[in-house]
Amino acid sequence: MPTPPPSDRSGRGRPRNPQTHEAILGAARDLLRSQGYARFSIERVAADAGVSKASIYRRWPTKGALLLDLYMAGLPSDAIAADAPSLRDELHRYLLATIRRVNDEGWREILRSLVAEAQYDEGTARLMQDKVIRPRREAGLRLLHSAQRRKEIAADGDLELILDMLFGPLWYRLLFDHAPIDEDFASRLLELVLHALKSPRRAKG
Amino acid sequence: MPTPPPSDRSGRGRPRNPQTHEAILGAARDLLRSQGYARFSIERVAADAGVSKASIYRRWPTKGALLLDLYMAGLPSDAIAADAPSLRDELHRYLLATIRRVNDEGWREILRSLVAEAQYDEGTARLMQDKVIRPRREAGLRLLHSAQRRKEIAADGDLELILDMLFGPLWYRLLFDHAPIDEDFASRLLELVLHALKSPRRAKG
Amino acid sequence: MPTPPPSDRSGRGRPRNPQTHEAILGAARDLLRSQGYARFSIERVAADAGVSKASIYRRWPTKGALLLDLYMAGLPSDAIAADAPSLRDELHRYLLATIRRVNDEGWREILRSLVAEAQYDEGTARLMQDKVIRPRREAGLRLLHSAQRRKEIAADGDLELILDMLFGPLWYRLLFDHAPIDEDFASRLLELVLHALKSPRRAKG
Amino acid sequence: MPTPPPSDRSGRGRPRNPQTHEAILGAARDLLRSQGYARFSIERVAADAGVSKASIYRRWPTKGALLLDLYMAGLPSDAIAADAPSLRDELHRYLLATIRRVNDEGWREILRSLVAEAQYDEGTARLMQDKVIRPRREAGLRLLHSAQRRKEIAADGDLELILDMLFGPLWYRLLFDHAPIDEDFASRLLELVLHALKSPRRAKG
DNA sequence: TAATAAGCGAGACGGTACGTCATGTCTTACA
DNA sequence: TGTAAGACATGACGTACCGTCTCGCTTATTA
Repeated sequence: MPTPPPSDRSGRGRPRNPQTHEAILGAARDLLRSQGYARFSIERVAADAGVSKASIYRRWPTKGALLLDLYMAGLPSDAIAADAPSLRDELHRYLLATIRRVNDEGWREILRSLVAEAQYDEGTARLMQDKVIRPRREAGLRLLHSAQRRKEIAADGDLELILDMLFGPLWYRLLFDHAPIDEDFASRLLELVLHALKSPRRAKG
Repeated sequence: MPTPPPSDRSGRGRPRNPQTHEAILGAARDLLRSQGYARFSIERVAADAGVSKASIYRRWPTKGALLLDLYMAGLPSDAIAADAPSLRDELHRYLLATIRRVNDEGWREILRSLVAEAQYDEGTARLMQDKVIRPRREAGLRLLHSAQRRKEIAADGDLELILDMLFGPLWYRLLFDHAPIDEDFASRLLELVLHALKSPRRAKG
Repeated sequence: MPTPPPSDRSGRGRPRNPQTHEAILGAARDLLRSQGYARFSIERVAADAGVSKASIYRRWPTKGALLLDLYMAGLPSDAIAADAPSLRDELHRYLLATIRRVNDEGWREILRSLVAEAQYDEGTARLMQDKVIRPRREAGLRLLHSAQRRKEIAADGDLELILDMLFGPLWYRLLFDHAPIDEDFASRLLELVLHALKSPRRAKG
Repeated sequence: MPTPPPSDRSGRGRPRNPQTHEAILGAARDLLRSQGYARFSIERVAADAGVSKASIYRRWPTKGALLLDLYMAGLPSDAIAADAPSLRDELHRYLLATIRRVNDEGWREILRSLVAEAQYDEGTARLMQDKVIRPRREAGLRLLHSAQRRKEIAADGDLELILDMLFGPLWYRLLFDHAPIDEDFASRLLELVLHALKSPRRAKG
């Protein structure tokens, strides 16, 4: 359930047309996929969806918020599961799912757009933080903690850094496109992450 | 002197005013630092520099090219040195220099802006690739190779992935700001990278 | 010379295209004539003239200012001449000219639009005062004064009121359309005005 | 009782709430007085009255109709009385009453708004004609006729023009604000009108 | 006493226009 | 002949109203 059309006061007034909602998201998604972020504008989305601009602004205050809902709507339930029995298997599953999604041009464009938008809209940056970055990290952290409890990994690992090491390279390749994000990359990255979990933790400072 | 004011045909016509060049770069830098990428526009830069827009377009074909020159102008010679005697020392030195720069608000804004711009301008993406991403990776690669030759590290490491692991987390923290990029982060990241170099390389696929 | 295209700083930069100027005025005039004030918008004028909105706003700050230039451009030199030899003849000539113009649908629409616009834009109200109302009254006043000097009329007439009596009924019929503004009306109005000039001036208060 | 809330089909359905009616008129009046015609919108009136837009449109088909009701509601019984014993006294009374009303900012704004609205809404123009312009003229005409019957004035005066001369200057000063509408103006205008009634009627054409 | 018919506030909806801003190109005068 | 100012077409921005339309109620009248 990604984004329930949020009406402030309960059943007052004419209810929002869910088709309008879908038409906007659909048009936005198509536009992004076909033309890229450069040609993505509220104006075009409204025209393509056969909807007034006001109907978009009524639902999403900024372009970033709309992009984020595109992201949320496309998110299946393949987030990292904290209670998975095996750390390796769960991370592997997660990486494969991520790779599949990230190699879809539409999805890739959504992520790139969100990053771009977050660089100049403070609100989008916050949203991105709250809805994309932090949730993934928290799920990852829970998974690592449960692996620690199971003694699958050492208790003293630098987990925050491990997460940077897991997600950082993904974003890095996604944004700069210097190398493919494929299964081979996933496997090697996984091994490195797991190996890193065996690294002795250095004293702080 | 990263970018010499390039005049196409040599001594023909009115010579470019080097002050104009500097005024533009200066105004761009100030604007970026004070207002951020959101308020950064060729229009504003021209106005602030007291220069016509055409004078900017004559020198830089796109906003991204201008941003990139801002980046180049600010780049001292602290790139990774391929011939450094110690891998650890050289990487440490590089990371500390990077951290210092990246914590300057102006510089940070330049990098964020470049990333944003690269997401919708194909040309900027290429420039970014050629002038920022690849050079750093190549220098890193040369350093790693020389360390291999010195047997400081194993000969069969997955060096590309090592570089993702070195640069990825830096960009990740820079763009999403979920955690500081400080000396502690640098040290820990360095240890992880060095530790990873000891990881046995998995068979491909 | 109704409205010289005003450029602030002298000959710097690309000069304004006089054809653009004319295209805007032409499109505005046509639109007003064909669709009336109700459908008159800067948006439409720009589209019809094949010109950008900015090019209109560069020249005229408000819709009212544009309308006023339409008025000015259409104004021939048939204003009241202060030095005419005969009051009756000059007023008659002026009234006939006015009638002719006012019975042109385009011109009528310009005047109605100006009145409407002046009711909600303070600036247009002032412009209208300065460029339409006052000049006509001042010319009328000068004519009446010169008639007084010639002893064509009494020296103690209530000239301001005479002017209200001359112009008031014209606007009244123009705006509310309850009766035609034709030559008969002009002649009768003229007689009444001239007759009124013979009225003994009442003591004030 | 100027405008009885008109329900089409007799007593079917829930009767209209008279408080809603009053709230709308009140809010409209206040808004007009405080912000002027420029900021007068159905949207604002509805919001200020705490009423839905539909409730306004149910009662008044256009903005002009609402404005006209504001006018009607404010109209006391000081219209010109056809059967007054003295033309001069009745006109004087009428002018003084008019002056008083017209110098009230709220009332002035209603009249200006009606004029503006009538310039682009055909329906409002007709309403204005039927409810404002013609009634006043007809009452004036009846008064003049009865004065003729009493031989107070000549039988062959150009009465239509006399009415233009009476009302025209009032609207003219009201709309363009070039001079005050005060008691002095009223007295002088009255004298001129009465004087004009003694003017020999010119042959037509 | 139930059905029916309107009234009502809230608010969604497709439109249209507003006035501003930025883009990248162009035209002219000036050096 | 190149530089510089600024006009230009294009097109997006976010806001405000327009008049219409649901929606879930409430309030009368009529059957």
